[in-house]
Amino acid sequence: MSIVVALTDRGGAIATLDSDAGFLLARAGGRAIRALNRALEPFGLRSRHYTVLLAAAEHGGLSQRELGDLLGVDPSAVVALVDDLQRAGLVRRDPHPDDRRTRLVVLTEAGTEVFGRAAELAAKVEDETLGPLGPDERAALLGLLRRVAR
Amino acid sequence: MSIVVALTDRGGAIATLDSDAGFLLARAGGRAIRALNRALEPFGLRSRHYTVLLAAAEHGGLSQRELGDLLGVDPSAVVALVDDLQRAGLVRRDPHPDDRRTRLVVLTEAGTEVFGRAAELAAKVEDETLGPLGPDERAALLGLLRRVAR
DNA sequence: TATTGTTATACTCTATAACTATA
DNA sequence: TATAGTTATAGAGTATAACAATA
Repeated sequence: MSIVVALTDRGGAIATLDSDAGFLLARAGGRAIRALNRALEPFGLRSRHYTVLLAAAEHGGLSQRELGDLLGVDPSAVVALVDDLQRAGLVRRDPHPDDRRTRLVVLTEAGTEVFGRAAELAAKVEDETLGPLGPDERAALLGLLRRVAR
Repeated sequence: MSIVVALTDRGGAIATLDSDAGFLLARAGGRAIRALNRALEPFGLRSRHYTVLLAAAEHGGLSQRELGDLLGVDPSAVVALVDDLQRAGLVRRDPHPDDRRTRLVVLTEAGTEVFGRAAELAAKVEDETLGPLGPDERAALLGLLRRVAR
């Protein structure tokens, strides 16, 4: 007890890399993103394109504003990502029925097909990322991350 | 059961943002880094400088190569980070006793003092990042992250 | 020959401000 | 006035290659 008090009095000297949640989160996240980028290279896509496809597939048509909020990406970045995907023929920008300012990002048939194959690759990458963890531990990690990543 | 089979046959359509570990890790990590960057702004430091100070404080003198390996940062980036910290008077580059190629990064007295205060801020930021989690859950998350972030 | 540190460089990502067209 | 999308731009982060000094 007195040892701990002495250490904390020295001004946080018990801090270590291995107990720094922010560092561990950023490092693990970075590895996952890089691994997914490598896996998606044959498709000419990067992780962030994949998350756009994923969000659009999950919700079946989102405004760019909604995409940005959902993904935590700046609106100006959403424009660039959707530009890429549209140029590749994977999404369309459909007019919103009630608001002429907003454009709904919808998967094309080709986009749905590519997303399906990319999702399989992503599942493989995730399986490797979470390699050391058993099924229950993976579920526990996902549950905790969901509450932290809000 | 038949529903799940039909969905997986559609090519991974059950994938969702909320069950994508890589996405959640990257998003949570990004938030933690940004929050720490904001907190460190008064010191003229960024998260990555803080991790260098942390590693040096924890090990009491590391080569730049060791720092890069430990932090998952490219050697050329380590140079720039140590340059910044040295310019600010927070670290020294001491000669290695046995190898004239390597330079040991060591905290100065000012560096130790600043690191102590930065660590307190970092602890506050981490506390907010992990806000929704109880003590046991925080420990569980750290344990899981340690095994994934290797 | 291999390794440590360094420089230069390019590319990705993030963030901000300013603009347009609509609401 | 406020919002959705867009453009331009700057800064931070990441990655690669090439080099000097040393092992």
